[in-house]
Amino acid sequence: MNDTRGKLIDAAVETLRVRGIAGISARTIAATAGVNQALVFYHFGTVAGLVDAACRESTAARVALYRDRLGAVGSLHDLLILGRELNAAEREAGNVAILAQVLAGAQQDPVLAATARDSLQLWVAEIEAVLARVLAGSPVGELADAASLAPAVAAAFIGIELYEGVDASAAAAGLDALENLSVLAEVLEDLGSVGRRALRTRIRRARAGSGN
Amino acid sequence: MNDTRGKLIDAAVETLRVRGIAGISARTIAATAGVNQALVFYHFGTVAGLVDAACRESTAARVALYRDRLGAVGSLHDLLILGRELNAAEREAGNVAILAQVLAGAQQDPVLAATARDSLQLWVAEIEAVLARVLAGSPVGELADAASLAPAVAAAFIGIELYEGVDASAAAAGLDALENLSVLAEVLEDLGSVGRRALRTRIRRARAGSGN
DNA sequence: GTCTATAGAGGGATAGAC
DNA sequence: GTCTATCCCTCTATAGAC
Repeated sequence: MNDTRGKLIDAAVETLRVRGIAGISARTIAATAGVNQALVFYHFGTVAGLVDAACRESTAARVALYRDRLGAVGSLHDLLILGRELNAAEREAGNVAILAQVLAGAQQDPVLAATARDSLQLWVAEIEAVLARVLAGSPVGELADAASLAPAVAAAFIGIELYEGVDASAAAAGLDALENLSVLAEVLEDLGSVGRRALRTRIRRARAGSGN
Repeated sequence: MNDTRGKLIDAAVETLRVRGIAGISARTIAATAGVNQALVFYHFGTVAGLVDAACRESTAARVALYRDRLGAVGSLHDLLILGRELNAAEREAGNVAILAQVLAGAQQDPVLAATARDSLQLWVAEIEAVLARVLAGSPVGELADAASLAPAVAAAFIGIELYEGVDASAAAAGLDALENLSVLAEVLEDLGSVGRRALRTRIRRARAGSGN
């Protein structure tokens, strides 16, 4: 709405990025925004209320920024390229870092938990739509559905983002390794009906017993 | 060493679990331990010093608890079963939750970053050893090495653990879906030399150009 | 809608008695 | 090694002037 409200939202995002969930306070946010501390309570009631609004609004803005690109993804290969770019850009902008901070705080605070769940859901919904398209043309679709896989992808993304903060090179190597594993899916596609038959046999065997 | 020191370590772990990195203080930890607040500073210098020691010691204890079981893993299937059990047990004990909290705090604090890196490394080293054994007998080993993959596995594990705190059913479904994807590796093994040839063709193509 | 001022709680850390 | 007492800071939140 008005300008101060927007400045506080932006400052909350920035403060969460720079000082983390443990360093957030009405005073630190207001100082970053360049406004009076009391305005946090006037506009948002509590500090938690401001963090809630900031997380939701900034996530919605970031997701909207990628909606078109995500909509253009037609293959696993496209998805991996976009995922890499998204990882770098979000790291730069700090939105995944913010989600990670709110997610950490959410483990003990039911209000923050709702914020984190809803914000993550914005990403999960996009990821799910893309996965549904990519998996439809692949034998891998017989193994896992997009709705189940999407939260795992989002969660893994955040875990790796956190890991990047303490060991950037290991995290980068890990992302490379995961990317390489996608070749498994491509090989299965290359093998056509032979691969598909082997896959179905395996699935039957796994469902019947120990699978080994 | 002495008893108070141990009580403070245990209390720090418990407080990190119950109140998170944002709710940690010498007073909250001392109250949980049932000792005087000033003893935090006598034994550990600062609150951060206590958190550091607590994270390192509790992680080392949890890893030691699983070392034998991890050493007995001989196949991807074994690894997935143990992974599931480990996920449930660590969730119960709260050690992954603690690592997640320290990891969140580590994004802004270089001292905590070292704590998180070293503690995670304890898990990563174990995971790497297991992966090296499992991948040696599988064509998947041609795609990714254990050293690169291990940090990604640990990071993803933590991300999913955080996700469980805000949406337990989605996180569980995600773990199931990831588990199903492991069938991809088994199918490739089933296909023997045919699969291996297809895999090598794919890798050559991927390294040469766009891979699609 | 924005400011100052302030209440009241909680926090890190230390001095000094025991 | 443990305790009390305390300093001084930061925090949330509100009252009330402008």
